[in-house]
Amino acid sequence: MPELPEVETIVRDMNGEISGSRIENIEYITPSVWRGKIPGRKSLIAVRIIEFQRLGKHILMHLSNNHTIVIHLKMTGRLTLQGPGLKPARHTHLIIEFNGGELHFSDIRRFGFIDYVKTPEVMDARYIACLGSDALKISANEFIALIKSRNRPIKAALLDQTVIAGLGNIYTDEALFQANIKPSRKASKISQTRLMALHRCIRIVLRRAISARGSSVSDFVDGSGKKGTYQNHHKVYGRTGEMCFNCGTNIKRIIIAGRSSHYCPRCQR
DNA sequence: GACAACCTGACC
DNA sequence: GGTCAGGTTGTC
Repeated sequence: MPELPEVETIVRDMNGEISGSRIENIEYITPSVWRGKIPGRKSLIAVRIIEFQRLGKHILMHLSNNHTIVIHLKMTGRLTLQGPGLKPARHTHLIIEFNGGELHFSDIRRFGFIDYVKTPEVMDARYIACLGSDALKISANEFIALIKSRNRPIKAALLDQTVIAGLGNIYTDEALFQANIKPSRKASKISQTRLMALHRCIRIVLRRAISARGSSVSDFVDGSGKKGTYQNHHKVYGRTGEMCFNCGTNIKRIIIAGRSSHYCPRCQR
């Protein structure tokens, strides 16, 4: 489900709604969603949430006890706020209760994970330490240098979180369409000018998607359970066989790096 | 690189 | 029955 814009939407929602709240209770429904040691109930009761932060596609929930809860939603994870005492949805694995509300973590496929780490050690966690620069923060020069050195399809390089963090299958396809670059094109063989354009297109697509509160293709919902609207603006993702909005050619679907890749064979080279 | 693995559900 | 799905990791 979530790539950078969806995770950013959730983090902003949570910061607006529950930063500063005190934890009143925890319900550990599915212990296996915890990657490491499960925090004892006593260590979390009465602890305050300082703020939420996004790192790549990870959600960091910084707490007043010098610890941080890290959440990765993978494909079908959801983080939502609910009224108190309502029956949790199917596949809900963790509930954190506050005065007046509950934070629910659910995940149909259970690929997602939750981790509890000391705040000063967050950056040392293996899954965080390996992340490349954030897709919205990376400079054009750094972007070009990184991409130029990869001898693989541009799409594979963009999906690699150790190169750039935050892009996933939807937004790589959309950004490559905006930049007129074929996803299978070797990264090292793309000109500096076109990489500059791609860097700009990535920023534009991500910003627009954040403004639209993310893409809801099947599972994504924001912090209050509502769908985003950027799926209505997809130009190629999920449009196999439909007409390109620019030239009318049928959108093609190929597999790159094991992922469905959608592109216009006429507009993208 | 390609592929299987981790899971459940939707759709043909 | 088979295929596919916003992600990542580990294996040949």
